[in-house]
Amino acid sequence: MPFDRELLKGSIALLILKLLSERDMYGYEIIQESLRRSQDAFEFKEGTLYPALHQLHKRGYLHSEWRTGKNGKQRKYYGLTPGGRKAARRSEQEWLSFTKVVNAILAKAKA
Amino acid sequence: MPFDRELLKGSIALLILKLLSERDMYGYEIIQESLRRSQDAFEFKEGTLYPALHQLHKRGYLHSEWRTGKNGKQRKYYGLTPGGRKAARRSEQEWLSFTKVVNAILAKAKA
DNA sequence: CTTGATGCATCGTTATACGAGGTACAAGAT
DNA sequence: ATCTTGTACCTCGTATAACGATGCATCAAG
Repeated sequence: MPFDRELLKGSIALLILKLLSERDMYGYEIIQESLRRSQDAFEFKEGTLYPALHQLHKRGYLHSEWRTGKNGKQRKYYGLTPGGRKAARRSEQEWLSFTKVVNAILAKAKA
Repeated sequence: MPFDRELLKGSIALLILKLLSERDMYGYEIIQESLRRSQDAFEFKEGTLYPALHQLHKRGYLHSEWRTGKNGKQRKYYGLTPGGRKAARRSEQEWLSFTKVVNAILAKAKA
């Protein structure tokens, strides 16, 4: 049972940035990692992830590099630029205050 | 400083449903209440709220009724139908698991 | 030798947030 | 008297975005 589509919006960039703040990753790996860490609850769709990566790259938040795996496989690794690191912090902060505000409204709505 | 537009998506319906689960309200009142409870951090835009209300109404989650205020002013009050009540619970549950998953991914990304 | 997983990518559809614009009335200020 | 401000409703167009579908290539396993 996937989440309401709409809830995902805005969190995509946040998750990409935060995952890459841990280590460089390639696209497919990001999808797998999200699945693993969320126990299959959160699946990035390829049609969502790749355009998002390109957009973040274009904004200067990511650098990319083709690396060749042991089996000669080409993988495009992404990592954070200094600007990307800042964006990651900003994005997390925004997420935190946003959820705080929503929860504040929800809490009082229970009365 | 408004939130990232995208973060709001999906939370609109949730907030409307939960606010109305407390008491009947009219559109403008929902905007004011959200501002008040979030200390002006969360402002529903009219161009967002009214279409959203109409949509929830069309889905059968809300009933609406014109009521006349003391000064002869017409206000359109919205309230939850039984289906709306269910939707409110569903929506809150979804929000909770969604934030849980995102926070889980974020937490491990700090390592 | 064919299926499934890995790994990249793009395009068209669909949904939606919201700025801008519009109507109307009341109260208070100039 | 007029003008602004706040209340209160609404709609339309634009921009953005998620993602299903689709495509291509390689490799391992059945």
